[in-house]
Amino acid sequence: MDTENILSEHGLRNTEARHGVLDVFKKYDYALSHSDLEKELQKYFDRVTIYRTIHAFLDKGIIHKVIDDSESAKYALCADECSSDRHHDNHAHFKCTKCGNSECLNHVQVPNINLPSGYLVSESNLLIEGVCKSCN
Amino acid sequence: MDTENILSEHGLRNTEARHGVLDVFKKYDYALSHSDLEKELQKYFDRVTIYRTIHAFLDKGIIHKVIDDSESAKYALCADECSSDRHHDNHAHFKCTKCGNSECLNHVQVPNINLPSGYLVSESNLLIEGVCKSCN
DNA sequence: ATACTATTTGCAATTCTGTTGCAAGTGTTT
DNA sequence: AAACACTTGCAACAGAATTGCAAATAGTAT
Ligand SMILES: [Mn+2]
Ligand SMILES: [Mn+2]
Ligand SMILES: [Zn+2]
Ligand SMILES: [Zn+2]
Repeated sequence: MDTENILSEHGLRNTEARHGVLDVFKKYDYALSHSDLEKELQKYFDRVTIYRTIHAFLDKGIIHKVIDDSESAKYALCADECSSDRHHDNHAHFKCTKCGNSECLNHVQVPNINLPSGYLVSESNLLIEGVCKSCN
Repeated sequence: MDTENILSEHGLRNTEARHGVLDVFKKYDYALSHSDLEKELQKYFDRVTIYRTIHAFLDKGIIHKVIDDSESAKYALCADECSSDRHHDNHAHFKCTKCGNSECLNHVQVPNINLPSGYLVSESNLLIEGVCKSCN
């Protein structure tokens, strides 16, 4: 879908900053941190704007957080149709120990786990580490 | 095992700071962040020392990082014998959305996942969120 | 028991990450 | 074109983590 429609369909105004951030996400096939975005966009937008754009995109279901054992959070585009109400990114993530990139494994479902009684599960997150296709 | 032996067996000198940090880990059954440790120990040790102790313990296999979608990293004692060379904490982690605590599910193995060819898996991390035994 | 040396610690300074308040600017609707 | 709410940039701030260096100390050799 084209960038402007993605924004308006998620209830966001079509501003230059949001357009710019969204295009950077589209350009890469791995998850990006705030500082990744900043490197590409600092000439055009303030770092605070990038933070606020990330928050807006997260809230509206345009991106999702990719968990990672590293310090700073990373984000990737939602493949399915997500919204404020309903995020359904129930896939595993892969982090390459060589290149450091994290990617969505959109076709690898997170398995259901049986927990000891007394626990109530609401969500699961699976992070697999190793060497990615490109680095192998 | 007693605190001093844990330290020396992992090639670390038996200092007050390390003894203190290790005892705090033993005292709680959930994962601790730097700031959790600082709250208990700031009267006795500098915060930088606590950071450096965490790094040393991680490196030597006394603690492992507990993945968490939240801001700051958390750590927990390794149950099995881990070392610099070999960390094997292949269990799931549970984060309670009520109390906020993260615990090791030492008896819940992370299942083996089949990845598309080309990927080399070295480690898996499973984070389950929901309501814990105590809060339920 | 003492002396020696490499390691560890505390402190101050610095960097990096993320948030907030507010005035100016912009997108959308009418 | 005008109105208004939303968005942005800037400056200030807060928190998390790292670094350099001098002083202190653990473990070992004497
Ligand atoms: Mn994903
Ligand atoms: Mn654990
Ligand atoms: Zn790679
Ligand atoms: Zn709980």
